[in-house]
Amino acid sequence: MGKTTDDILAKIGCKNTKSRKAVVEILQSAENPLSAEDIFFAVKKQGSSVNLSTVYRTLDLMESKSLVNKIVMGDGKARYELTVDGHRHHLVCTNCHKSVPIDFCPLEKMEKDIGMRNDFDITGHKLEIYGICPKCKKE
Amino acid sequence: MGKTTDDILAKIGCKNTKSRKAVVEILQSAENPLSAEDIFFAVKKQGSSVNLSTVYRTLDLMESKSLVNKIVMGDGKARYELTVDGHRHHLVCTNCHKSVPIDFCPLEKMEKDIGMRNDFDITGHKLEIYGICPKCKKE
DNA sequence: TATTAAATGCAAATGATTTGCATTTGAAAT
DNA sequence: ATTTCAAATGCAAATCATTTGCATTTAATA
Repeated sequence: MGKTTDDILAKIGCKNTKSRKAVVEILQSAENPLSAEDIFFAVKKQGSSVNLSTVYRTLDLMESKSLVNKIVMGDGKARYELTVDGHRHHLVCTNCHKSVPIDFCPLEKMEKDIGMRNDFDITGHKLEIYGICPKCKKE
Repeated sequence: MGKTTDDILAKIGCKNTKSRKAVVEILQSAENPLSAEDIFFAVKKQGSSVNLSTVYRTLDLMESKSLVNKIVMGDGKARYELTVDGHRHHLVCTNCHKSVPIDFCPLEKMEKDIGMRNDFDITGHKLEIYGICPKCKKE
């Protein structure tokens, strides 16, 4: 059984508002990381509405609590996804921008090692792999 | 013997201008990936000057020819470095923003595998590892 | 040296994200 | 249930990196 929207918001220690619920719901049903604007329109499509600023504020808050993962893409827009086990990586299609999650982290083992070798305290990493997805290959 | 500025520009197939030379020179002597603004000021410090737009145009051009590697960081500014062997990764200090290059690619072996498993044609990847550098640890 | 497409500088435009502030709202206390 | 008030929201304006249009300059070739 997955986490409910309320479970997720409860962790934040903040007001459980209509806007925030809407944002979380969209993120939960998303198959890909979404931009703030994606979320804004998805909420609208559901019949309700959130201000774009509120979407940003909610995402920032959630990121600061490690509830969402912010992915900064080359196109100048950030995408967000609910955090699963700390982090997750994606295979991103450079043609259609769809992305599929990779179910493991290729760095897990190396990270500690690389940190030690350079005397860094490692706090995290970002990884994205780019390519052409099956669908776009056909076209 | 390293490549000269002219060697690098020759590959582009474009005019060899004062501005472009200046940008390449700065990139060559840089120890870290630099932002467009960093480059702009570094050129100024040398006594010459380039317009910021020109810096961006030069970087875009070079990126399109795979002569520089554009790194999109979480702080909203892109950094650029001369390409070495296709790509290179960094350990980035989240406190002072200094970065040290990692002398190998942790993904080399896995990439092909991941691509096959997902039926993607892999074209590249971006990886950055974050942490606190030795110097900042002390403070 | 003359010619001309390519490159530059400048100022204005863009687009994602952030912010200030007046208003509204959720939740704790009554 | 009502009061209370910090927290959250909406809105419009501000920011900031990057891009673009256009008039002017320049490198490369004849």
